Amino acid sequence: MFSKACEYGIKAAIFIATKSYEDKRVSPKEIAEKINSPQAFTAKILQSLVRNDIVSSVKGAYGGFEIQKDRISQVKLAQIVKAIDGDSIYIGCGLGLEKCDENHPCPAHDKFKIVRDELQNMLENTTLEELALNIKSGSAFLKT
Amino acid sequence: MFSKACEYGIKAAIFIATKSYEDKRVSPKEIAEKINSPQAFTAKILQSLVRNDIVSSVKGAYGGFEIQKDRISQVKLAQIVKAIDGDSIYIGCGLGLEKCDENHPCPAHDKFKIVRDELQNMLENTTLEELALNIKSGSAFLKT
DNA sequence: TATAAATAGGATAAATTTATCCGAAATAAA
DNA sequence: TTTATTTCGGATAAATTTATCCTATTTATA
Repeated sequence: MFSKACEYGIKAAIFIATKSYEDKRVSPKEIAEKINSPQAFTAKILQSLVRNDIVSSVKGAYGGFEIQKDRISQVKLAQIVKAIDGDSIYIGCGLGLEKCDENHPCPAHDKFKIVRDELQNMLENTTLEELALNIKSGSAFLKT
Repeated sequence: MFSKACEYGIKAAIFIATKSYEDKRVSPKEIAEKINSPQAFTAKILQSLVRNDIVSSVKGAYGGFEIQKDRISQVKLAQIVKAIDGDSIYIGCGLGLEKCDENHPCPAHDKFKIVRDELQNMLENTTLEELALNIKSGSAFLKT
């Protein structure tokens, strides 16, 4: 459904959020360990989250990644997905037609539309806060 | 959402179905032209559709690909997707956890479940017949 | 039986995604 | 101001997906 990069990005953002509630910054090393991802690759993905203002970074000693506490509830899953994979997953055609809309639909357009709309709706209405709280409460996990 | 191979496979199956209604067999060349896909790659995908009993092939002169008319309404989109991409798209975890279920969920498990179930339901209840009829009636298209 | 027309399938190449490595730049603290 | 620590960013490698090429095999018809 999403690329590996996007999966890592979402999990990284969730982990950073949980730590930010405790006013702690985290390193790519710690993030990669906690979400079970390759460290250097994760660091690259973190950079695109920073460029897209989803997380913020502090360079130098005692630096690391963090999210302002009051922003955690504002960040939507859709923003993270869009920053890493783009929005073709819920905008583009399910059969890959370059142009696919009501006037020139692919044969499965209406069928896909229901699913895509459901996905888009979910991504736009799910906040980092909800997901991070699932981790903090111990009712969900970032790795197996 | 699906791989290129899967998109080509779905479109190829739909095109073969429309021709099979007219008792005509089609070649990879004609298929690739009509669905706007690379011919040799499409031929490979057709082979996996054949191996999975989704379409049938007749070798030699006057051969080609076809689907028995009475099977067109029996083939579900889910079968094609499973044959080419596997079923991880609606079975696997949205965040890539190896093990993700009610007892050990990822933080977005419930959110994803709704979308995945909707997708699975759509794929299992959409037949090749419906899709092919959209093409035959001229109300949908296989390329731009 | 010979021939032409098709699919089948292996080998390989190109493109994209995933992943690693290393040095530059920034920053807090001694 | 020096040092240790940390993110940033470019270069490169590995793996996977997408795509091409060529030959073998099959089969209907002349």
